[in-house]
Amino acid sequence: MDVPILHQQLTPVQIEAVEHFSGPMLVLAGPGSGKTRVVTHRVARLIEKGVKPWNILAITFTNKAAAEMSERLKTLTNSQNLWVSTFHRFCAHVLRQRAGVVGLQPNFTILDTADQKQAIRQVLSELDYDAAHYPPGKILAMISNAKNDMITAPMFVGQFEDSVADHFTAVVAKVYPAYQKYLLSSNAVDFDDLLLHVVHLFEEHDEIRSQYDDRYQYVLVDEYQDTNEAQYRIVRALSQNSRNLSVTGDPDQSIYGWRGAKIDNILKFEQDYQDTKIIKLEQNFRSSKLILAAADSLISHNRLRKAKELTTENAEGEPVELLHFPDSPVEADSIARHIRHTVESGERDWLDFAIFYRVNSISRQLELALGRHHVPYQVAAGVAFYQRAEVRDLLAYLDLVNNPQNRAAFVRVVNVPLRGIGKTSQSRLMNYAEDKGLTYIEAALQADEVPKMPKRAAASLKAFARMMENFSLADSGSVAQLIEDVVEKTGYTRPWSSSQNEQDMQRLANVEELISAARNHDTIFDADTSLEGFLETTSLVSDLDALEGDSEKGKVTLMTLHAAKGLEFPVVYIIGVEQNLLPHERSLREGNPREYEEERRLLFVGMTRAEERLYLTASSYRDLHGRSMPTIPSDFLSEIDLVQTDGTTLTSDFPETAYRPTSLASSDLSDEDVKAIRAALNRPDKPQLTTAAALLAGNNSAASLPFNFPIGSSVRHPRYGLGTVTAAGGFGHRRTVTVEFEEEDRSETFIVSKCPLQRIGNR
DNA sequence: TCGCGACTTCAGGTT
DNA sequence: GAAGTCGCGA
Repeated sequence: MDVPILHQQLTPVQIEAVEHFSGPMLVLAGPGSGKTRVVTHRVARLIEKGVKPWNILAITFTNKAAAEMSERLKTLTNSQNLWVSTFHRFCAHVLRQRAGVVGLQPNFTILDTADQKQAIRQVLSELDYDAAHYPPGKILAMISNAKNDMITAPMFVGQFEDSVADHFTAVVAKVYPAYQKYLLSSNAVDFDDLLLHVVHLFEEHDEIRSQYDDRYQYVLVDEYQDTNEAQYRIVRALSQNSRNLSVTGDPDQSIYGWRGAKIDNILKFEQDYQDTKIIKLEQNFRSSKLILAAADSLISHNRLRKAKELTTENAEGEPVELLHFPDSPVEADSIARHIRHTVESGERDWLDFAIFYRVNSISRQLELALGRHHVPYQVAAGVAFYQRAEVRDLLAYLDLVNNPQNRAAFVRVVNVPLRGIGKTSQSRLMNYAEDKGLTYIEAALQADEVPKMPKRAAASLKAFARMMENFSLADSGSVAQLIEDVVEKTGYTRPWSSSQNEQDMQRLANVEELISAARNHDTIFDADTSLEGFLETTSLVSDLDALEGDSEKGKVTLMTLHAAKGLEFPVVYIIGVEQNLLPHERSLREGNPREYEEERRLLFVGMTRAEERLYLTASSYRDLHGRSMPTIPSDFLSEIDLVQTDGTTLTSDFPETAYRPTSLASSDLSDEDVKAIRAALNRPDKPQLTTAAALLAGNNSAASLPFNFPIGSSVRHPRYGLGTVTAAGGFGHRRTVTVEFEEEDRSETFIVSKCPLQRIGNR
């Protein structure tokens, strides 16, 4: 056969990996080494060589990575039958087919973190433990860790019940089995159970394992360095009959040890699978020489590591810079201004920029600053769209329709909107239901029989249960319609439907957004399973998946360092490179070298996302836990070759209209400038919340806010609501408007370029 | 039963 | 800064 066309853009080593046909293969791929390309091309080659698409299983960690690979494969192979999935999705799929074997029904519910906490609370109170004394989150973390290591409830009990373990662990030993019982009786699983159940399915029923093993002749796993024990065993179970397993990964990018990932899985791959072919991809196609060198000098300080050569033929580029700021508000403001001016100069587009940070909580100041400077941005994570109360409430209604056994969902919605069914009535009903072995809905239908149930509450419960019984996908016709029916019959949005209050309007918009997401889903999937499918999608989706790729000038992207893995941007800022933050204090506490080195890998991952420019920042004071705290620069900074700069020079003294190129070593920011920035920072204005919903709708572009507000025009302010412009003053970036708000006779003056005012209509 | 305000406690990353 | 708990009054 001739050299296939698709080899033309590949290096010899890459081709070697692509051409590998059968048997185990380990691809050790450094950052930016074209790993995804190798994987997709290999799949395309397999198909070319006659492998059926449905005999191939490609597994990634995030939905985003799965979608991306799926997309690339479609263009490469024209095959629709190729399944690229995340571990969790794959397991959900298998589990729906074999639910009965582990005691579930196929319509089981996948609980998210909030549901899980609720379930733990319920269990705690049944066991007469005070939730205040045993934080549900901590209990869950311990249970989750156990599950990641494949320690089941009985095993956990066996290990700890009678031992002299600490008190808390002993309590968990009581809660864990009760929690599992609760899940089973609710026909529900948590994230970890998805994996756990499948491992048991495969390990205890070899005929089932064998069936899936035969079905998936070729298994490919991405980011293998992040697999945990359960995932490891699933992969193993699928690679017994046919050993065509190929995994890709990079030990230097293992950053999920806290979630139970075992870096050993990739390190011992060659021992696990005899005759493994090993391919090393060390040439970087992404970053400039100086950026790669800086990242390399950092990671070479890890001792628990196999040395690796990172090379690139890219240009040398600019040095990595460390920007030092007096405090975090100035840091945020300077970055926002720098980005804005770089874009206005025509040098770059918004989408060229990404800002990474160690913890979500420090994104707030950045968001405020970007909003003030009308920089369009999107945030991965933050307060997830699907975590919002109104969205969760409605999804709980749908879930209850799909799975009437779901107790968490029942509890969530039984008194929302208020129906006069209080805590006491609820717990009477629950006791009754459990005594009689009924679902809560069934029990509610006979609320009259429940001991001590007040007449009024009983009537409400019966009405509620009858209403729930009348909801069905078949009657409504589509998921979107079903949501609309629920909203209407329950009167869910009534309290805020005609409100002018900003928060209420936001809620309403979120409900609309959910409906349109459902409509979207309706058009893609067949009607019969679509409710289940929709619910599965909503529970396995994250805000990361809502991120937009290239679209015109796009948006600046904000995310945690963890979320950044697998992505790349021309310009990257990594903020807060300070001791106790990066490395995080938890990794320093007990001098745990494994955790400490994971922090270093995390910074390494972040740095290697950058193509052309990389800025690291540190501030002398940082707002943390609600107050401004002095900081110490990160020890990691001493391990990197970089240029140090007073970060405030980034943006010092821009003229009002024209753009002045940023010379990093130019004049310093004067005290007055710092004061002016601070004054602006203390303004009571607040940019609009950016929700995943808004991102999806593509309408959060703060930059598109109108700049001129003629006297008499109607405007809206996120905090003060609707108002009318009564006066204007100043010019250029200092232009001000005075607005009279409808509420409370309030009148405020704003600097137009720094406030979140929105023009309404044409008047 | 519900809503409010005062209070405490907690704050790592993701499927 | 946010979220959950508690006690009070309507």
